[in-house]
Amino acid sequence: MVQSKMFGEALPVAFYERDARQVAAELLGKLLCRRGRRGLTVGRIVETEAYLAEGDSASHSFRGMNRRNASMFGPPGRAYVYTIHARQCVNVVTDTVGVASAVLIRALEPITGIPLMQIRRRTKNPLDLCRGPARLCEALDISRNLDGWPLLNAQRLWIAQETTAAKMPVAHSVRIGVTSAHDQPLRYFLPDNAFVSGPRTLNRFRERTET
DNA sequence: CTACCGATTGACT
DNA sequence: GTCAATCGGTAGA
Repeated sequence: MVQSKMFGEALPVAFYERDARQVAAELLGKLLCRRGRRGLTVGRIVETEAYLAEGDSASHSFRGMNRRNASMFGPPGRAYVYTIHARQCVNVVTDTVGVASAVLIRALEPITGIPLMQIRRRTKNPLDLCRGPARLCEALDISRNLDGWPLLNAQRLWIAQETTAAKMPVAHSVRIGVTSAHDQPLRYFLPDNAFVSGPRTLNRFRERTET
């Protein structure tokens, strides 16, 4: 297919069958791809957060399975889409079945289908299209319909390697917006990237690792 | 059934 | 920087 050649194959399930923290760090720089009736939209992942199965009171899985979070308990390599404040946010499910961990995608750098994103978001400013977990879902038309959707084929929703993938620095900080478990640096982002969300203070004082 | 609240956003000072 | 609108989902009566 033309599109899968342009953006590479969908990442294999083995990519997701690991600790959420490792997946969160390595998702940076990958391409989140969404094809719908109105066209193709693609963004480069620049910010993620890990939500763990054990000892993480900020995770939706912390109090067990329910109808909303069931995807977190299912197989890895699928989407977990949830609703909050009348908006949607997308995660990728990680680790193995029953280990209810996931990685929230918090921001993208718009790559493909920017005019369509501008229509969906009702703004032209590139910085406002995909900066924030609910904004990127609106730009890519990701809704609860896609909850549980497998990301393993280049069909509706998938993640691909960048064709020119290079080593890049990864910064981390505490997670944004959570009201508990503020002790672990489970947020990962590309430093100095304008499309990263969050307050400047979090993005300025950071630890770095190379990936 | 109702009450509450949040892994947010956009408008505003 | 601050703050209120937002409404689906969950919990509890």
